[in-house]
Amino acid sequence: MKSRIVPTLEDVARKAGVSTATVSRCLNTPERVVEKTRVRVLDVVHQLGYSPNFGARVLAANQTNTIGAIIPTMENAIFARGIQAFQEELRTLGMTLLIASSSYQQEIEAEQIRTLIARGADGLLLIGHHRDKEIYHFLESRGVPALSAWVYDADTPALSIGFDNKLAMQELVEQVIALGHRNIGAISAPLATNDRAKGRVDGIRAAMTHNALDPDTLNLIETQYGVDTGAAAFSQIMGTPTPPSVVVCGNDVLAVGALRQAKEMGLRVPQDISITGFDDIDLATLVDPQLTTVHVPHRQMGQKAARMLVDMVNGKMPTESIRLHTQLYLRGSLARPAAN
Amino acid sequence: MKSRIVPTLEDVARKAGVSTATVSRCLNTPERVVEKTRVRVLDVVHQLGYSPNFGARVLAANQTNTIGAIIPTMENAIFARGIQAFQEELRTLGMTLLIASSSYQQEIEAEQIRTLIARGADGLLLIGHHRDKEIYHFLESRGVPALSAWVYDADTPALSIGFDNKLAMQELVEQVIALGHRNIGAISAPLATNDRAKGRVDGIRAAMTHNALDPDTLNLIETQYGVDTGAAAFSQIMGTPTPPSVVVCGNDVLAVGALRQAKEMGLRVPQDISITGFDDIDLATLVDPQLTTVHVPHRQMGQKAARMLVDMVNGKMPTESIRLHTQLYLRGSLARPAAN
DNA sequence: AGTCGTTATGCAAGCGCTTACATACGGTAT
DNA sequence: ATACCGTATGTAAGCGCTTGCATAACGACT
Repeated sequence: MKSRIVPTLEDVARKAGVSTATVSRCLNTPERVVEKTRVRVLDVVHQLGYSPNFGARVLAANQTNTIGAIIPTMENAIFARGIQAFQEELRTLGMTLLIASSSYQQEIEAEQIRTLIARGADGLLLIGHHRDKEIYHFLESRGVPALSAWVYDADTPALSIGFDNKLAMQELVEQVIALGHRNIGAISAPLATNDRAKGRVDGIRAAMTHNALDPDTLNLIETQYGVDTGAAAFSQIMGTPTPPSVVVCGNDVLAVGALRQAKEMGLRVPQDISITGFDDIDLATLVDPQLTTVHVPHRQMGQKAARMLVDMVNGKMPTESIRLHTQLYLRGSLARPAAN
Repeated sequence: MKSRIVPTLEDVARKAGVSTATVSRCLNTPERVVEKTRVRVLDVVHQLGYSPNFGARVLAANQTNTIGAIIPTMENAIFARGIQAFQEELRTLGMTLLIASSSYQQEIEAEQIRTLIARGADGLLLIGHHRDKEIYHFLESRGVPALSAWVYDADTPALSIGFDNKLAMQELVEQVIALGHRNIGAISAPLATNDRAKGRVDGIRAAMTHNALDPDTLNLIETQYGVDTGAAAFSQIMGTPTPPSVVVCGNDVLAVGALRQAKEMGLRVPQDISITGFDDIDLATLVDPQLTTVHVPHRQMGQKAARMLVDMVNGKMPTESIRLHTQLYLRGSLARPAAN
């Protein structure tokens, strides 16, 4: 069966009795073709079920209308939501999104970046700032603009859209300390390769310092993203000689794990132990007690990122990074520490 | 600044003192090039930071090593998890995944399918069976194999990997009825375009019929996917003259919404009202009481789908669909109805 | 030493599209 | 009528890569 005769531009041209150039124009710059011809051509396009060969188009025009995004994982509601918004907005802008995930591994990310570029991505959305200098050189040499999302750091020159992880967390912890907590525990994603996580932990320490607490006393555990890992970390923290009165978690998922574990250990939240999260995903209000957390405007971030990146692709380089604002949501999981 | 001099095959060839054909072979069929040459060429490839132009490659070789997947939304933990596994497996098989989402809309799905095909996807992963015949014709005419996931339906000829939504739900409801429930309410995603949702509701009715209950008495509400919509649907159901003793939900997210609403209305779960879910996402065990639900092996499904689809792309057409097994997880949200 | 068979490499023809440039075609203004 | 101009369409040269076929290089065998 050699039914695989995919129609080409030329087939359309022949059948419509015009040149391939005209067909191409009908598709790409219809206003440059007189109506009568255009209608006839588009009609044939339909009849034949023609759709242009992307590779050929890229090769000839050197432009793909494609944006690539590389996210650490899809199994994280936070990225999922932001990326969904990103994709919806891109769609309205006539661009297609290619997604790859790096499983939180730098080498894989680097490889995915190369892959997406090879595929002709016009622009790239990356998460966070932390990556090899070499990669940025590569991007530059290819002339592909990249935008970092989920972060805002005034000190980093690379363009980004996001929020200041450190300040946001600091704001939360200021509140925690104001309530009377002195012995603070924390659960974070691994810091080495994750500038968002690092920013948040820095925020905790900054708040401590600012309130005359020794930041070195922070009881910090690093662990992978996940409910179960959060639970395990929580029980580890509570097993130390002087367990904290509050456990500040790097994100809601870890916090929910901590919460579950607390219940399992017979601890009442927030009477015996306070727990806080970060991100304000749906889950934060579905658990009992609800999580005190930092609300992040994910959808807004995705949407704005799309517009910004498309501008960049079109040569309208924004002059500066966009800072979005987070908001502290105080809910049931945080209270004053029990009187000693 | 014309720093955008992207090296081409020819540049590499010239610098290495070989022909472009040899360079190409070094990259694609290294065993056909003698070691000495190969080393020299690959060295130059590195020096120049060469990476092949995807478009050109597609055009010439007519093969992309790319699989496309179109999912209804990324904001759904279920798809996210399965797709993450799908992508990880594809990666080990040397394929790249392109993801698009359809926002649960058929027309968008059709458009995305065309886009992915135009981009040269070698194969496609789709969710569910329900779509226009025309689309299948199109796929066939292009010779692009497609695999439907998240469903298994012996009666549909199209290849699929998944589970029998109807049977899985029926099994759950048999249990519900066995506990003594007679008046059943249900919350489902819109049925018209979602064969998985439809299968599940059919399962409810089948269990009713099987137990001599009139399936027409099922108190069913269709609503979009979401916690809030689930909550709203729940309160609507409970507002009817003879509210049910159990609300069977089409998925865990709807169930969690129902659960939240029940609490809000001062109903105790499961004493006053039982609630069940479907999918067994993390969330199911994080709420209180935990959800009775149907466990679906999402990661396994994603992984197997990847292998199956790659086989299909390589011409090794599997002869039949793969059926995965679900499992009933009985948890706190389901109990006997209150004695009347 | 000559012949033949292998294997490594080069040559060059496309793949399907876009687009600069050339040309044809009408319509105005003179 | 003639000259001129603007617009619609055609011509054809690539874009960077793969691959069938031709050729060269090299051993092994007689």
